[in-house]
Amino acid sequence: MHISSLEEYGVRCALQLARQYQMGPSSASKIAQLEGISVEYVSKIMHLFRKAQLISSLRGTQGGFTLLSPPDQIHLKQIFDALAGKRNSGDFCSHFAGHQETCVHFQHCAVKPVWQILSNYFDGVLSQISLHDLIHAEKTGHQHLHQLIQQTAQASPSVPRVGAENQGALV
Amino acid sequence: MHISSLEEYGVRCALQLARQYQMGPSSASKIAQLEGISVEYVSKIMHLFRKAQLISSLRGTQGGFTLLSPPDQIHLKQIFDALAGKRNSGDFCSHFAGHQETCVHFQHCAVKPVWQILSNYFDGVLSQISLHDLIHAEKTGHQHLHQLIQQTAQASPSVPRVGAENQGALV
DNA sequence: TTTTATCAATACAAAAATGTATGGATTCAG
DNA sequence: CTGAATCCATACATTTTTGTATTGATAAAA
Repeated sequence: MHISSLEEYGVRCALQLARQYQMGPSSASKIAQLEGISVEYVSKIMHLFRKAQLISSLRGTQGGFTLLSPPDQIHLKQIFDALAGKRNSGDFCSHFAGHQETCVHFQHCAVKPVWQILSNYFDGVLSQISLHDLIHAEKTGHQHLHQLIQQTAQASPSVPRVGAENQGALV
Repeated sequence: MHISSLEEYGVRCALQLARQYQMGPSSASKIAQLEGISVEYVSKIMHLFRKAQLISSLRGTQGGFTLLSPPDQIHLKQIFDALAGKRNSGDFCSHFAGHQETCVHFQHCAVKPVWQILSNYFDGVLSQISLHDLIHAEKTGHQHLHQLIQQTAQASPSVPRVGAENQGALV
Protein backbone atom coordinates (compact mmCIF):
# COMPACT_ATOMS: atom_id res chain seq x y z
CA MET A 1 0.00 0.00 0.00
CA HIS A 2 1.27 3.42 -0.82
CA ILE A 3 0.52 6.82 0.67
CA SER A 4 1.76 9.62 -1.57
CA SER A 5 3.78 12.52 -0.26
CA LEU A 6 1.00 14.95 -1.05
CA GLU A 7 -1.42 12.82 0.95
CA GLU A 8 0.88 12.55 3.94
CA TYR A 9 1.87 16.20 4.06
CA GLY A 10 -1.63 17.27 3.10
CA VAL A 11 -3.13 15.51 6.10
CA ARG A 12 -0.47 16.91 8.37
CA CYS A 13 -1.04 20.46 7.14
CA ALA A 14 -4.77 20.01 7.54
CA LEU A 15 -4.13 18.95 11.13
CA GLN A 16 -2.18 22.14 11.74
CA LEU A 17 -5.15 24.10 10.47
CA ALA A 18 -7.45 22.05 12.69
CA ARG A 19 -5.38 22.72 15.80
CA GLN A 20 -5.61 26.42 15.03
CA TYR A 21 -9.36 26.33 14.34
CA GLN A 22 -11.15 29.49 15.49
CA MET A 23 -7.88 31.03 16.58
CA GLY A 24 -7.17 33.10 13.49
CA PRO A 25 -5.61 32.11 10.16
CA SER A 26 -2.46 30.02 9.89
CA SER A 27 0.17 31.29 7.48
CA ALA A 28 1.98 29.00 5.07
CA SER A 29 5.30 29.92 6.63
CA LYS A 30 4.08 28.96 10.10
CA ILE A 31 2.78 25.62 8.91
CA ALA A 32 5.96 25.00 6.93
CA GLN A 33 8.02 25.65 10.01
CA LEU A 34 5.91 23.36 12.18
CA GLU A 35 6.00 20.52 9.63
CA GLY A 36 9.60 20.91 8.54
CA ILE A 37 8.78 21.34 4.86
CA SER A 38 9.15 24.30 2.49
CA VAL A 39 6.77 27.25 2.37
CA GLU A 40 6.33 26.66 -1.35
CA TYR A 41 5.18 23.11 -0.80
CA VAL A 42 2.70 24.19 1.85
CA SER A 43 1.42 26.85 -0.55
CA LYS A 44 0.86 24.22 -3.20
CA ILE A 45 -1.13 22.09 -0.78
CA MET A 46 -3.19 25.09 0.35
CA HIS A 47 -3.88 25.88 -3.28
CA LEU A 48 -5.40 22.43 -3.69
CA PHE A 49 -7.37 22.75 -0.46
CA ARG A 50 -8.79 26.04 -1.59
CA LYS A 51 -9.83 24.61 -4.96
CA ALA A 52 -11.63 21.88 -3.03
CA GLN A 53 -13.34 24.49 -0.85
CA LEU A 54 -11.88 23.10 2.35
CA ILE A 55 -10.31 26.38 3.40
CA SER A 56 -10.54 30.11 2.91
CA SER A 57 -7.54 32.37 2.59
CA LEU A 58 -6.65 35.89 3.55
CA ARG A 59 -3.74 37.88 2.14
CA GLY A 60 -1.49 40.40 3.75
CA THR A 61 0.03 40.76 7.19
CA GLN A 62 -1.76 38.52 9.67
CA GLY A 63 -3.14 36.62 6.68
CA GLY A 64 -3.22 32.88 6.18
CA PHE A 65 -5.59 29.95 5.82
CA THR A 66 -8.64 28.89 7.77
CA LEU A 67 -10.67 25.69 7.73
CA LEU A 68 -14.19 26.29 6.45
CA SER A 69 -15.72 23.57 8.66
CA PRO A 70 -15.05 22.46 12.22
CA PRO A 71 -12.42 19.69 12.50
CA ASP A 72 -14.95 17.07 13.51
CA GLN A 73 -16.74 17.59 10.22
CA ILE A 74 -13.71 17.21 7.97
CA HIS A 75 -12.74 13.62 7.27
CA LEU A 76 -9.53 12.27 5.79
CA LYS A 77 -11.41 11.22 2.69
CA GLN A 78 -12.07 14.86 1.86
CA ILE A 79 -8.40 15.69 2.26
CA PHE A 80 -7.41 12.82 -0.01
CA ASP A 81 -9.98 13.80 -2.61
CA ALA A 82 -8.73 17.37 -2.58
CA LEU A 83 -5.17 16.19 -3.25
CA ALA A 84 -5.93 13.42 -5.72
CA GLY A 85 -4.90 13.76 -9.32
CA LYS A 86 -6.59 11.81 -12.06
CA ARG A 87 -4.98 8.56 -10.92
CA ASN A 88 -7.19 7.85 -7.94
CA SER A 89 -10.34 7.65 -10.00
CA GLY A 90 -10.97 4.04 -9.02
CA ASP A 91 -11.33 3.14 -12.67
CA PHE A 92 -8.79 0.34 -12.78
CA CYS A 93 -10.06 -1.04 -16.08
CA SER A 94 -9.13 1.94 -18.22
CA HIS A 95 -6.04 2.86 -16.24
CA PHE A 96 -4.34 -0.51 -16.72
CA ALA A 97 -5.37 -1.19 -20.28
CA GLY A 98 -1.86 -1.83 -21.63
CA HIS A 99 -1.72 -1.14 -25.37
CA GLN A 100 -5.45 -1.58 -25.89
CA GLU A 101 -8.24 0.92 -25.38
CA THR A 102 -9.87 -1.18 -22.70
CA CYS A 103 -8.30 -3.85 -20.54
CA VAL A 104 -8.13 -7.32 -22.10
CA HIS A 105 -9.74 -8.68 -18.94
CA PHE A 106 -12.65 -6.29 -19.11
CA GLN A 107 -15.02 -9.17 -18.58
CA HIS A 108 -14.28 -12.00 -16.14
CA CYS A 109 -11.60 -10.05 -14.33
CA ALA A 110 -10.57 -11.60 -11.02
CA VAL A 111 -8.13 -8.87 -10.12
CA LYS A 112 -10.44 -5.89 -10.11
CA PRO A 113 -12.70 -7.13 -7.29
CA VAL A 114 -9.67 -7.41 -5.03
CA TRP A 115 -8.64 -3.81 -5.70
CA GLN A 116 -12.26 -2.84 -5.23
CA ILE A 117 -12.50 -4.49 -1.84
CA LEU A 118 -9.27 -2.93 -0.68
CA SER A 119 -10.24 0.42 -2.10
CA ASN A 120 -13.63 0.31 -0.40
CA TYR A 121 -12.11 -0.53 2.95
CA PHE A 122 -9.60 2.24 2.47
CA ASP A 123 -12.26 4.81 1.60
CA GLY A 124 -14.49 3.53 4.39
CA VAL A 125 -11.83 4.07 7.01
CA LEU A 126 -10.84 7.47 5.66
CA SER A 127 -14.49 8.53 5.61
CA GLN A 128 -14.79 7.67 9.29
CA ILE A 129 -11.79 9.50 10.62
CA SER A 130 -12.08 13.25 11.15
CA LEU A 131 -9.31 15.73 11.86
CA HIS A 132 -10.76 16.02 15.33
CA ASP A 133 -10.41 12.26 15.86
CA LEU A 134 -6.70 12.45 15.05
CA ILE A 135 -6.08 15.38 17.36
CA HIS A 136 -7.98 13.55 20.07
CA ALA A 137 -5.90 10.42 19.46
CA GLU A 138 -2.70 12.41 19.80
CA LYS A 139 -3.68 13.47 23.28
CA THR A 140 -5.43 10.42 24.68
CA GLY A 141 -3.96 7.51 22.74
CA HIS A 142 -5.11 5.49 19.78
CA GLN A 143 -7.74 3.30 21.43
CA HIS A 144 -10.58 5.46 20.21
CA LEU A 145 -9.19 5.36 16.67
CA HIS A 146 -9.01 1.58 16.68
CA GLN A 147 -12.51 1.33 18.13
CA LEU A 148 -13.82 3.59 15.39
CA ILE A 149 -12.29 1.44 12.68
CA GLN A 150 -13.30 -1.81 14.35
CA GLN A 151 -16.91 -0.64 14.34
CA THR A 152 -16.54 0.22 10.68
CA ALA A 153 -15.24 -3.25 9.92
CA GLN A 154 -18.00 -5.00 11.88
CA ALA A 155 -20.77 -3.00 10.24
CA SER A 156 -19.93 -4.52 6.86
CA PRO A 157 -16.69 -6.50 6.80
CA SER A 158 -15.52 -6.38 3.23
CA VAL A 159 -17.36 -3.22 2.22
CA PRO A 160 -17.14 -1.05 5.31
CA ARG A 161 -19.74 1.68 5.54
CA VAL A 162 -19.26 3.14 2.11
CA GLY A 163 -20.45 6.63 1.41
CA ALA A 164 -22.84 7.21 -1.49
CA GLU A 165 -20.01 8.52 -3.63
CA ASN A 166 -17.96 5.34 -3.77
CA GLN A 167 -20.31 2.44 -4.20
CA GLY A 168 -18.47 0.62 -6.95
CA ALA A 169 -20.26 -2.34 -8.48
CA LEU A 170 -18.73 -5.24 -6.63
CA VAL A 171 -20.56 -7.94 -8.55
CA MET B 1 -5.41 3.98 -2.42
CA HIS B 2 -3.05 3.37 -5.24
CA ILE B 3 -2.06 0.21 -7.07
CA SER B 4 1.08 0.76 -9.14
CA SER B 5 1.40 -0.36 -12.74
CA LEU B 6 4.04 -2.89 -11.82
CA GLU B 7 1.74 -4.37 -9.18
CA GLU B 8 -1.24 -4.59 -11.50
CA TYR B 9 0.64 -6.05 -14.46
CA GLY B 10 2.76 -8.16 -12.15
CA VAL B 11 -0.29 -9.87 -10.69
CA ARG B 12 -1.79 -10.36 -14.12
CA CYS B 13 1.40 -11.91 -15.48
CA ALA B 14 1.63 -14.15 -12.44
CA LEU B 15 -1.93 -15.28 -13.16
CA GLN B 16 -0.92 -16.19 -16.71
CA LEU B 17 1.86 -18.33 -15.28
CA ALA B 18 -0.57 -19.89 -12.83
CA ARG B 19 -3.04 -20.82 -15.57
CA GLN B 20 -0.19 -22.51 -17.39
CA TYR B 21 1.09 -24.32 -14.28
CA GLN B 22 2.44 -27.81 -15.06
CA MET B 23 1.81 -27.31 -18.76
CA GLY B 24 5.27 -26.19 -19.77
CA PRO B 25 6.92 -22.78 -19.59
CA SER B 26 5.21 -19.56 -20.70
CA SER B 27 7.28 -17.29 -22.91
CA ALA B 28 7.42 -13.55 -22.35
CA SER B 29 6.03 -12.96 -25.83
CA LYS B 30 3.02 -15.17 -25.16
CA ILE B 31 2.25 -13.46 -21.89
CA ALA B 32 2.75 -10.05 -23.49
CA GLN B 33 0.31 -10.96 -26.22
CA LEU B 34 -2.28 -12.25 -23.75
CA GLU B 35 -1.99 -9.17 -21.54
CA GLY B 36 -1.71 -6.56 -24.27
CA ILE B 37 1.59 -5.16 -23.02
CA SER B 38 5.11 -5.16 -24.47
CA VAL B 39 7.46 -8.14 -24.36
CA GLU B 40 10.09 -5.91 -22.77
CA TYR B 41 7.80 -4.98 -19.93
CA VAL B 42 6.91 -8.60 -19.29
CA SER B 43 10.62 -9.45 -19.31
CA LYS B 44 11.24 -6.82 -16.70
CA ILE B 45 8.52 -8.25 -14.48
CA MET B 46 9.86 -11.77 -14.94
CA HIS B 47 13.31 -10.51 -14.02
CA LEU B 48 11.90 -9.29 -10.69
CA PHE B 49 10.01 -12.53 -10.15
CA ARG B 50 13.15 -14.53 -10.71
CA LYS B 51 15.13 -12.42 -8.28
CA ALA B 52 12.38 -13.12 -5.73
CA GLN B 53 12.63 -16.85 -6.48
CA LEU B 54 9.01 -17.08 -7.56
CA ILE B 55 9.79 -18.54 -10.97
CA SER B 56 12.43 -20.44 -12.89
CA SER B 57 13.37 -19.65 -16.46
CA LEU B 58 14.52 -21.61 -19.47
CA ARG B 59 16.18 -20.10 -22.52
CA GLY B 60 15.94 -21.04 -26.17
CA THR B 61 13.12 -22.30 -28.36
CA GLN B 62 10.27 -23.61 -26.25
CA GLY B 63 11.75 -21.70 -23.34
CA GLY B 64 9.94 -19.43 -20.93
CA PHE B 65 9.01 -19.07 -17.31
CA THR B 66 7.54 -21.46 -14.77
CA LEU B 67 6.12 -20.92 -11.30
CA LEU B 68 8.22 -22.61 -8.65
CA SER B 69 5.22 -23.33 -6.39
CA PRO B 70 1.66 -24.41 -7.12
CA PRO B 71 -0.76 -21.47 -7.57
CA ASP B 72 -2.55 -22.16 -4.30
CA GLN B 73 0.69 -21.60 -2.43
CA ILE B 74 1.54 -18.26 -4.00
CA HIS B 75 -0.26 -15.30 -2.47
CA LEU B 76 -0.59 -11.78 -3.77
CA LYS B 77 1.59 -10.51 -0.95
CA GLN B 78 4.53 -12.41 -2.41
CA ILE B 79 3.92 -10.89 -5.82
CA PHE B 80 3.77 -7.40 -4.35
CA ASP B 81 6.91 -7.96 -2.31
CA ALA B 82 8.75 -9.18 -5.39
CA LEU B 83 7.81 -6.02 -7.28
CA ALA B 84 8.24 -3.51 -4.47
CA GLY B 85 11.03 -0.99 -4.63
CA LYS B 86 12.32 0.71 -1.52
CA ARG B 87 9.12 2.73 -1.13
CA ASN B 88 6.89 0.06 0.35
CA SER B 89 9.03 -0.46 3.40
CA GLY B 90 6.24 0.58 5.76
CA ASP B 91 8.57 2.99 7.47
CA PHE B 92 6.44 6.10 7.18
CA CYS B 93 8.41 8.03 9.78
CA SER B 94 11.66 8.23 7.85
CA HIS B 95 10.00 8.40 4.44
CA PHE B 96 8.01 11.54 5.22
CA ALA B 97 10.55 13.40 7.27
CA GLY B 98 10.44 16.64 5.28
CA HIS B 99 13.71 18.53 5.65
CA GLN B 100 14.66 16.86 8.91
CA GLU B 101 16.37 13.53 9.46
CA THR B 102 13.40 12.13 11.32
CA CYS B 103 9.79 13.26 11.14
CA VAL B 104 8.88 16.16 13.43
CA HIS B 105 5.96 14.08 14.70
CA PHE B 106 8.15 11.15 15.58
CA GLN B 107 6.50 11.00 18.99
CA HIS B 108 2.78 11.55 19.49
CA CYS B 109 1.99 10.99 15.83
CA ALA B 110 -1.69 10.50 15.14
CA VAL B 111 -1.28 9.92 11.43
CA LYS B 112 1.00 6.93 11.47
CA PRO B 113 -1.43 4.58 13.26
CA VAL B 114 -3.98 5.22 10.54
CA TRP B 115 -1.53 4.28 7.79
CA GLN B 116 -0.52 1.30 9.90
CA ILE B 117 -4.07 0.06 10.24
CA LEU B 118 -4.73 0.46 6.54
CA SER B 119 -1.41 -1.11 5.66
CA ASN B 120 -2.04 -4.08 7.93
CA TYR B 121 -5.46 -4.68 6.45
CA PHE B 122 -3.98 -4.40 2.98
CA ASP B 123 -1.20 -6.88 3.73
CA GLY B 124 -3.62 -9.16 5.53
CA VAL B 125 -5.92 -9.40 2.54
CA LEU B 126 -3.06 -9.87 0.09
CA SER B 127 -1.60 -12.61 2.29
CA GLN B 128 -4.90 -14.47 2.15
CA ILE B 129 -5.50 -14.46 -1.58
CA SER B 130 -3.62 -16.97 -3.69
CA LEU B 131 -3.28 -17.07 -7.45
CA HIS B 132 -5.50 -20.13 -7.35
CA ASP B 133 -8.21 -18.18 -5.51
CA LEU B 134 -8.27 -15.60 -8.29
CA ILE B 135 -8.44 -18.15 -11.06
CA HIS B 136 -11.21 -19.89 -9.18
CA ALA B 137 -13.04 -16.58 -8.76
CA GLU B 138 -12.83 -15.94 -12.50
CA LYS B 139 -14.68 -19.13 -13.20
CA THR B 140 -17.21 -19.35 -10.40
CA GLY B 141 -17.75 -15.74 -9.33
CA HIS B 142 -16.41 -13.64 -6.53
CA GLN B 143 -18.43 -15.02 -3.62
CA HIS B 144 -15.58 -17.19 -2.43
CA LEU B 145 -13.21 -14.23 -2.58
CA HIS B 146 -15.51 -12.09 -0.48
CA GLN B 147 -16.00 -14.90 2.00
CA LEU B 148 -12.27 -15.30 2.34
CA ILE B 149 -11.79 -11.62 3.09
CA GLN B 150 -14.79 -11.48 5.40
CA GLN B 151 -13.28 -14.29 7.48
CA THR B 152 -10.04 -12.36 7.56
CA ALA B 153 -11.82 -9.26 8.80
CA GLN B 154 -13.76 -11.14 11.49
CA ALA B 155 -10.69 -12.93 12.80
CA SER B 156 -9.16 -9.60 13.83
CA PRO B 157 -11.01 -6.55 12.51
CA SER B 158 -8.44 -3.80 12.36
CA VAL B 159 -5.36 -5.99 12.19
CA PRO B 160 -6.44 -8.89 9.99
CA ARG B 161 -4.32 -12.02 10.31
CA VAL B 162 -0.97 -10.41 9.89
CA GLY B 163 2.03 -12.51 8.97
CA ALA B 164 5.07 -12.39 11.25
CA GLU B 165 6.89 -10.08 8.85
CA ASN B 166 4.54 -7.11 9.16
CA GLN B 167 3.62 -6.74 12.78
CA GLY B 168 4.31 -3.04 13.10
CA ALA B 169 3.99 -1.50 16.52
CA LEU B 170 0.48 -0.12 16.47
CA VAL B 171 0.55 1.84 19.71
C1' DT C 1 25.98 -26.07 -38.13
C1' DT C 2 23.07 -22.55 -38.79
C1' DT C 3 18.98 -20.36 -37.74
C1' DT C 4 15.43 -19.06 -34.77
C1' DA C 5 13.34 -18.41 -30.45
C1' DT C 6 14.10 -17.37 -26.26
C1' DC C 7 15.99 -15.28 -21.72
C1' DA C 8 19.65 -11.81 -19.31
C1' DA C 9 21.36 -7.56 -18.15
C1' DT C 10 21.69 -3.09 -18.55
C1' DA C 11 21.12 1.24 -20.61
C1' DC C 12 18.03 4.53 -22.40
C1' DA C 13 13.72 7.47 -23.04
C1' DA C 14 9.33 9.24 -21.64
C1' DA C 15 6.01 10.39 -18.31
C1' DA C 16 4.53 11.43 -13.78
C1' DA C 17 5.28 12.90 -9.14
C1' DT C 18 7.74 15.76 -6.15
C1' DG C 19 9.53 19.85 -4.77
C1' DT C 20 11.39 24.77 -5.71
C1' DA C 21 11.48 29.41 -7.71
C1' DT C 22 9.70 33.59 -9.53
C1' DG C 23 7.03 37.70 -10.45
C1' DG C 24 3.05 39.40 -9.28
C1' DA C 25 -1.34 41.03 -6.33
C1' DT C 26 -3.45 42.07 -1.87
C1' DT C 27 -3.77 43.44 2.88
C1' DC C 28 -2.40 45.51 6.89
C1' DA C 29 0.69 48.34 9.95
C1' DG C 30 3.27 52.21 10.66
C1' DC D 1 1.73 56.36 1.28
C1' DT D 2 5.10 53.14 1.80
C1' DG D 3 6.84 48.83 3.08
C1' DA D 4 6.51 44.27 4.87
C1' DA D 5 4.00 40.07 5.06
C1' DT D 6 1.29 37.34 2.92
C1' DC D 7 -1.29 34.76 -0.74
C1' DC D 8 -1.67 33.62 -6.14
C1' DA D 9 -0.48 31.55 -10.31
C1' DT D 10 2.45 29.42 -13.00
C1' DA D 11 6.79 27.97 -14.54
C1' DC D 12 10.82 25.38 -13.63
C1' DA D 13 13.95 21.66 -11.85
C1' DT D 14 14.57 17.22 -9.84
C1' DT D 15 13.53 12.60 -8.88
C1' DT D 16 10.96 8.50 -9.42
C1' DT D 17 8.22 5.56 -12.07
C1' DT D 18 7.07 3.65 -16.26
C1' DG D 19 8.10 1.69 -20.35
C1' DT D 20 11.38 0.70 -24.43
C1' DA D 21 15.72 -0.56 -26.71
C1' DT D 22 20.00 -2.83 -27.22
C1' DT D 23 23.41 -6.21 -27.00
C1' DG D 24 24.66 -10.60 -25.77
C1' DA D 25 24.04 -15.55 -24.16
C1' DT D 26 21.68 -20.04 -24.50
C1' DA D 27 18.89 -23.81 -26.21
C1' DA D 28 16.49 -26.34 -29.48
C1' DA D 29 15.16 -27.40 -34.14
C1' DA D 30 16.02 -27.78 -38.98
